[in-house]
Amino acid sequence: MGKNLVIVESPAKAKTIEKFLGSEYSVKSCFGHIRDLSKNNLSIDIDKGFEPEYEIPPEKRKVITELKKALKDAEVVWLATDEDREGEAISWHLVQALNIDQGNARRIVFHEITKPAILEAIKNPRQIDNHLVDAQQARRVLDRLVGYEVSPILWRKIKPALSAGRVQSVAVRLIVEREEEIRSFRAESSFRITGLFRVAGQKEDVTLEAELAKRLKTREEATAFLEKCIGAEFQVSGVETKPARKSPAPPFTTSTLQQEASRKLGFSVAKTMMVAQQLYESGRITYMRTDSVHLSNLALATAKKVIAEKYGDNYIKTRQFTTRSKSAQEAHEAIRPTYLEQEMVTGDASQKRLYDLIWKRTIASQMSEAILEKTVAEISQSNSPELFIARGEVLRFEGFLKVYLESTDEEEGDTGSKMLPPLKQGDRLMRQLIRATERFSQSPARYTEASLVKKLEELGIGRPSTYAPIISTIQKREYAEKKDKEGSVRNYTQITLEGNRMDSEVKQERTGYEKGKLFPTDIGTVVNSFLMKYFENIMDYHFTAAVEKEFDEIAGGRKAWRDMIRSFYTPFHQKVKETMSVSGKQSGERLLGTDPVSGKKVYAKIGRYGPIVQIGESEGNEKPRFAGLQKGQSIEEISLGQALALFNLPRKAGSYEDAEITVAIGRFGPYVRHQGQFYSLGKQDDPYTISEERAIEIIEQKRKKDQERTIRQFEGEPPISILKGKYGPYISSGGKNYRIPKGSDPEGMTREECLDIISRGSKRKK
DNA sequence: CAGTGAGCGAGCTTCCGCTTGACTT
Repeated sequence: MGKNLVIVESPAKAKTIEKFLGSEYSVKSCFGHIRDLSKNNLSIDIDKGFEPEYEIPPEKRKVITELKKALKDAEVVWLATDEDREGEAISWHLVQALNIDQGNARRIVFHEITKPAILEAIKNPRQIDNHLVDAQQARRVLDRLVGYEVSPILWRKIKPALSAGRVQSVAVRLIVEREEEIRSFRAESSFRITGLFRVAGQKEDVTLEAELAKRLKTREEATAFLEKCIGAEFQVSGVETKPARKSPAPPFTTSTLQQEASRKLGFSVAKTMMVAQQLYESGRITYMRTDSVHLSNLALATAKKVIAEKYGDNYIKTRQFTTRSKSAQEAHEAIRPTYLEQEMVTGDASQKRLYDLIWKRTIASQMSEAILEKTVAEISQSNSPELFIARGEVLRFEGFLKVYLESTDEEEGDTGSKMLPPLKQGDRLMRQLIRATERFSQSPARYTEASLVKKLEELGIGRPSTYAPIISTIQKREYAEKKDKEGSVRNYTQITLEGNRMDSEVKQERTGYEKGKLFPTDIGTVVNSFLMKYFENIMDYHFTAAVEKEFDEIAGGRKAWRDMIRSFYTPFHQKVKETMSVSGKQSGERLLGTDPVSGKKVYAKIGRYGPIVQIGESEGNEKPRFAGLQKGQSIEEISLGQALALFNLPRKAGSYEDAEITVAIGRFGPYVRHQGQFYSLGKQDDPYTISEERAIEIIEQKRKKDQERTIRQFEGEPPISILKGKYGPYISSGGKNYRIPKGSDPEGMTREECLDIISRGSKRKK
């Protein structure tokens, strides 16, 4: 056992570093934060200057015990947590929680996990930066105050178990406002004029495609223009050729990795992070939660060598990128392969694909620019001053494009690179075909998980370690949902001039189809407008950036953290109290119309368990009738007819084995009920129309499936069954499940043995 | 884990940022 104890945050890092340091050093990891405010209450003593009350959460007790044990043998403790605000605080908490003697503690930092970097760090120890720790405490306390004071207002005024926070509420706001933009968007159409020409004096099949520089507003204008083309002469009035360059994108950060994996591989941000974690733990990539585009000198040198060997010296261009984002803390390197020589890795398909993406992006970032030649030709015509433009692009040297090209969020346009035929000024052109095509302006696009992360990063909201959890939180709280949108068919006009004939036809195109986009839910919309009304400052897109500035001042020792929190908290808490008493219940209620049967009013609104429709008034003696909205329906869009249809359930679908079959929609979707048992409907089944035959089929299918997973069954009180589950056989009785101890044979177990396990199982729970 | 939804009142929910296993039915 060494005399030196080094503590880092990640166990994978600990393993690597241990190899670099001699036997005098033992390296342990603390697995991130080891203390925090208690989850169960505010844990901030406001009267004592916002004193935070920290505790060691139960899941961290084991880590603390381990570290204390390691501490006994150590003479010097090297606190090697990450070099950022959170890392500094972790070191401070370690000193506090482990009772480390300040005299024996040394704080060290390094940005790359290489032997020289670590030895250098050990040569330059420092003390814990208390100002930086204070900045972290301010961050922590602010987030707790906002989250734990605003959320309860939502429970009271909207629905229990909702949440609000500095980060998540702004993420929801982005989604809600984007939806509003889309709703108020009115597509405008214009006519795009394209022409196909033959170049005089060249072979028959040499043609030139060009587009009119200007779009024409109306059909009439377009027709008039085409008419003018009939007798017109066309010629090349100018040709300009310019060299152009394209540069590679910087290596990956967490956010850009999530975006590219989403666009190129179709991964959700959670999937990307899971696969990246696997690659990191097996030592194949560097740390995956980073905001830095920095590459180590070793990585730069290796990339150079790999590129020289694979593609040749003229493909090399070594670059060090600098981070543009102001909020970046740059405690780590960019995400890159640990060993750039390795072009491929073993593993499952996802690991291979993500690694491939990371390898290509990293290598491309160190390759030379692509050199292009762009040609623009102007075509004039005798009957109109409007110019046609033809664009061509030739790749002279592919450079980094040999390996990798970054994708964009925009839909594919029709501006692919193409070559122009040889042209010179004065060349005469024969008109083959001129076409006016009606085009529509595009509404803004809904966010994908990854494009929302991109937006949040631009606003400086959230951190690499929280992007994926934020996306999951807003969906778990049912503020937003990821879904596809069916497109619709739209008519457009196309007018074609060929020879002297002009034809107009109405064509159809699909539009508005979207896959895997984030849509706001009714609850998300209501919560957002409530928060916008009462807590505009927190909902401000610049709120985080503004408080970050103050945290920086605290970190720089120019401001006291308790003062900063006080000046935020005083008006904020006042607003909390005021909102609690002033604001009414928010249900997002919308009047849909009158029920023709009862003559009562029909509303859609948010109920205790989610969106509902209601017939009749809440006030008064008579109880209103309620029905929950179905998946895909919203308060905003549901019609009176759709709302009334929801009251047709539960309905009788027939009978089976002398018992009635009823159909209804529950919390988990549509179901058939028979003799007290529930059977879920399939995707293709409609609860409003399902036949008796189909309902019976569903019941029998479920019975058969249950039969198949049953290993043994014991009659008697209580009935017990041994079932096959995802994690092996288990015992089920009285609606509870119990594990079977290792070594028992589930086939040969007796009822008594099962009862024994059940009684022991329930004892353990107490 | 399944038919709720008013209102009463018990007790509960909730934040952001750092890190991975232990655990599951």
